[in-house]
Amino acid sequence: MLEVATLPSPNPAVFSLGDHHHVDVGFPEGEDDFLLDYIDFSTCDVPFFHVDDGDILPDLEVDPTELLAEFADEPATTTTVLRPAAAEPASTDGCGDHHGVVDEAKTTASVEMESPAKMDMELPEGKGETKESEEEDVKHSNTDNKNNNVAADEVGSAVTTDDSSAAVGSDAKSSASAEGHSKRTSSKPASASGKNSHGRRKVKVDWTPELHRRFVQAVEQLGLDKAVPSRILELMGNEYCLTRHNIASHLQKYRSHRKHLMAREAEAASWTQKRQMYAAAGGPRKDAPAAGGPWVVPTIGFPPPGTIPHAHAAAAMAHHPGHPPPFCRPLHVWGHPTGVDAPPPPVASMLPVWPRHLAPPPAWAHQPPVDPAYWHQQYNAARKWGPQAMTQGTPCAPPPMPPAAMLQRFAAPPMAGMMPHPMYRPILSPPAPAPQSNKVSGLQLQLDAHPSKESIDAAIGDVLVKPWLPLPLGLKPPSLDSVMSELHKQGIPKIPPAAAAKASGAAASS
DNA sequence: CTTCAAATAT
DNA sequence: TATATTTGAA
Repeated sequence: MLEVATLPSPNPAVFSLGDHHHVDVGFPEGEDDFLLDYIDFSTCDVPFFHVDDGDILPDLEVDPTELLAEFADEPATTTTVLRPAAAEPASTDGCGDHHGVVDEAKTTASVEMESPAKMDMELPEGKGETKESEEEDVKHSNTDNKNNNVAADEVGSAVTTDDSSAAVGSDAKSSASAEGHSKRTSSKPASASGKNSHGRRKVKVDWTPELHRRFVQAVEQLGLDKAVPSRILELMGNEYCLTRHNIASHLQKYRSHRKHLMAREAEAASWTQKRQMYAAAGGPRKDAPAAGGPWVVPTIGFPPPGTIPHAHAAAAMAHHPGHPPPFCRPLHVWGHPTGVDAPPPPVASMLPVWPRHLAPPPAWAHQPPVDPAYWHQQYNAARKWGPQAMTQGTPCAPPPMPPAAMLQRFAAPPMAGMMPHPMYRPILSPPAPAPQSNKVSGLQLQLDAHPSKESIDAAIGDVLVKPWLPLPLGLKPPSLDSVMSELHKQGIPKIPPAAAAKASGAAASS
């Protein structure tokens, strides 16, 4: 019910009534297609997206939901929102243009306003040019999908006085948390905390998927190592009125998420590999899973084999026969919408598609790994901070299906030569007996693309430091012996028992 | 200017 | 509660 609002079926009534309150009529499921057809999105202008960079496909790229949201949330009185402001990119600014509009459109939270003083601030009338350093309030007319969810309460919640009680409440909080930290202890009084010189906290930047995509694009372009806020900002251009701080903040989170992601993936990959070796080494014997089939490595946070990406897409397709899944991206850039009524993560656009406009695709694009883990990785990466997240151009197109051979999932017995994603492909150093040291145990992580320090650290750290992590279900990993014998078959000398014992002991105790 | 982490908002 | 974003300091 609730998700209907965020999903494809905007009620036409929204338009006719000019009602900015979300209308959840709960159309019968079958109506979605009709509604989609009913509305001609192509006539909508793309707000605040510049077509200047030919690499963007405005017509396909913008989620209709957002456009609809613009309409839906827009008070009837405001008519300027959809002004093709984006059509005026040259003005290096235009940021201010959106101000009032956004404030109105932003119904849920992102905007605290209503204070007359604030409104004054938000409209830098005289400011022809906005310097980045001015840290001007940032707004995007992105009324994100989430806003559609807000029903009756949106009016009330939209109004948040500047001197919210939050400041007061944070008093105790901060004092408590500040204890032990030297940083904040001497900082401003709670009453003033969180407010700029003018006494108001800056409006949050809404990192919409599109915005995030641009961000990621810039980061990729620069390379993970060289991606610093200022450079990113340069690449992204001034169109979004972001400040360096905004970028820095987002970058911080980006790195953080990425780190976690890499660790997780590495973890999964390592277990995939172990499973493969396990299976190759003769498979289960006594402690084998009762249900026939190979031992499926339980990976934390991953959907069960066969249920990932395409399952969702397939379901969506089944639901809308003949039509692609109506909405093909998450409500939030991170793929984890916080709204309770958020629809299940859409999939199509999240699948790895190298943007057409990005000239030579990365090397890995040409040699896709064969291992299903690759798709796991791609999927999860794309869902969050992955490089290819939010590729444009195929918002609602069916996901590109990998070659049939690649679709074999974990259920399929691993092929002898099957290796995980090259990013994590283990390199078994030939001469050195495998687990010699408890540090690396002969297993290296080969990284491709833009291996960041964090990535490597995270990957290595998680794989090697927490080998016990993914061991739910009471399943045992392959015994060292079986692994070793398998390695031996592959031409890698067995390690002396002493070394093996040492290694295993070290692994167990570390 | 960048990065980190607390504070704050949602 | 968890997550996202801002803010301020190092």
